[in-house]
Amino acid sequence: MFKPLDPLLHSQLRLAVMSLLIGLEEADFTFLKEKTASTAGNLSVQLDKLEKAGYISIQKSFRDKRPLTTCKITRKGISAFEAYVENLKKYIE
Amino acid sequence: MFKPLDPLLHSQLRLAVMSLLIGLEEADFTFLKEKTASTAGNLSVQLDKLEKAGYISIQKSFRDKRPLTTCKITRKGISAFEAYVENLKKYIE
DNA sequence: TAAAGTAGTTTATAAAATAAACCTATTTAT
DNA sequence: ATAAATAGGTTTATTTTATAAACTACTTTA
Repeated sequence: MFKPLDPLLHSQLRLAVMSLLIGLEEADFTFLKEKTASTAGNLSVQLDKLEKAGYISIQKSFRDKRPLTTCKITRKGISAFEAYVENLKKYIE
Repeated sequence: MFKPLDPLLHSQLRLAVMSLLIGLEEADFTFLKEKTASTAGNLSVQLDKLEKAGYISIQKSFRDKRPLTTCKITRKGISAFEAYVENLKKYIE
C-alpha cells in the first residue's frame, strides 16, 4: 500500500532542487539558492548528499574570477525522482 | 514558487496515517500499525504529534478488556492535509 | 586600504525518525 | 495455579536530518 519514500528525495530542499533540475538540466548554486529560498549552508550540504547518491553531478569552475558551482541531474536522479513521484501519489490521492 | 511544506505532514508515517484517516474518518491503533507497516513505538510517537497539532483526535477506551486507541481526523487535519497536497504538487509537477 | 560583497564550506545545534526496552493486562498451555 | 506467550501500547535512548551560525577565501567598491 504505502511503499517507502526515498529518504533522499523526501526532504523539502532536496526535492525542490531536483524539481528545478529536472526541468532545467543545469543550474548554478546561486540560482538554486534563490529559487529555493534556502541558506547557502543548507543548500551546500543538501547538494552534497544528492551528489553522493549519484542523483546530480556537480561541476566546480570559475566565472569572472569567482567560484561557480554548476549542478546537473543524472539519469539515475531522473529515475529516482520519477519513482518517488509515482510512489508519493499513493499517499496523497 | 516552492512554498514551505507543513513539517508535520511531510513525514512518511504521519502522512500515511493522515492519508488513511482522511478516507476512513476513524481507525484504531492496530489497524494503522498494520496498514502503515510501522512499529508500535514509532506510531505512538507520531500519533501524539498529530494530536498535539490538532490534526487528529484520539480516544482511549477498552474493547474485550483490552486498551483500544481510536483515531479520527479533525476538520483542521483535513484542511492541513489538503493544503499540503496542493502545495506538494508544485514540487512534483 | 578598509569595508562590503560574492560564493561558497565547515561546524555546531536543534529537531525528527526510529529502535529498543519496558509496562500492564490478558489469554493459553502445562 | 502458574509460567509463557500475546495484545496494546508508552517511554527512553540512539541515530539521522535539517538548519543556522560561523568561518574561509577571494573580489570589488568607496
